Amino acid sequence: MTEKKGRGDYKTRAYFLIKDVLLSADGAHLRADEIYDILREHGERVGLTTVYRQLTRLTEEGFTRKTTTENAGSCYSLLGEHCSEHYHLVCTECGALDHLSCDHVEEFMHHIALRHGFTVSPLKTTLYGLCAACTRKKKRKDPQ
Amino acid sequence: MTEKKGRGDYKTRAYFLIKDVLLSADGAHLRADEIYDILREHGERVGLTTVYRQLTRLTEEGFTRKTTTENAGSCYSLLGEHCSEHYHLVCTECGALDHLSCDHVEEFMHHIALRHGFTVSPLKTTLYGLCAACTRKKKRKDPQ
DNA sequence: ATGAATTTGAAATCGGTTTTCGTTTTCGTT
DNA sequence: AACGAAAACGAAAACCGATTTCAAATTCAT
Repeated sequence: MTEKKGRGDYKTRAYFLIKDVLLSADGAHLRADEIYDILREHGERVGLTTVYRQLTRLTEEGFTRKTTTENAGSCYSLLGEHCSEHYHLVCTECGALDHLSCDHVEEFMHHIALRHGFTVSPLKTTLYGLCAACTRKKKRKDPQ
Repeated sequence: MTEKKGRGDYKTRAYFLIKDVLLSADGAHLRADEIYDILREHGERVGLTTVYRQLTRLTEEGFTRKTTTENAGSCYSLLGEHCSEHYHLVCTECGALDHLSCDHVEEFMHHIALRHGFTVSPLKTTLYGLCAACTRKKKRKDPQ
């Protein structure tokens, strides 16, 4: 008598392929359709539906992190060793996603914990605003 | 010769109606369709399209704040006096919502702008984590 | 190798939001 | 008060990311 099989127990080809894409992405944030494109470029025929399903699974497993952007769709990124230490920056203009690892930021969050009693979770927090490029664009257009 | 009219300059009936709904909502977060429903219940026939347009306008004006949720759609809520200067803190444990008014905030944003090129918008950013009470609770349970 | 359970993927569908475009409203000017 | 240009309206269609459907293919314990 072996354990009963549950949903999400078959290690399928698509599962490994998508995991590999994320592993070789060097921590980058990828949308489902981007992963889909990368696979196609490599000659792998995996449906977009499957990419979505496997990403959901990988996120449930804690392997990836899902980040919801304002305009564009959701992004998925590898959940590495140090992910609990950095924040995500999302540009509300172009959807660009960046990491923010910075002692100064750490210090600020520490201050919030110490003086305001609130423990900010980098894993769940995304800072929204304008990326460097879009900030420049806006300044050129509207130089106060 | 008067000033040239721009887009968003006509004070329309819908504009005031939607503003009123938000003003009487006591700071609550409402989706566009919820506002649409409330208006209909009051016998006001305003199209959903218009609700979306006015909410966009009100957000641009800084009257409301748009919050993108993970599953459901976007929410809009009234923006108080000093909202452009402070962040919202939301406890992932108990859902408590708090304001973060702190001198360090400005310095923090300035640093990110200067050193990381990213212009953080407090209006669009919510910091997630544990509120003071829940932090205490957790520490009591799991004192490393 | 067999077969039951799971996964796949193309197409259909969904839900929130935006666009389109002819009509209506607003508001400065007569 | 009426005119007319500019802006807003709103119903329908389009859009777009994501999910559901379901028959066919794959996985994996036996």
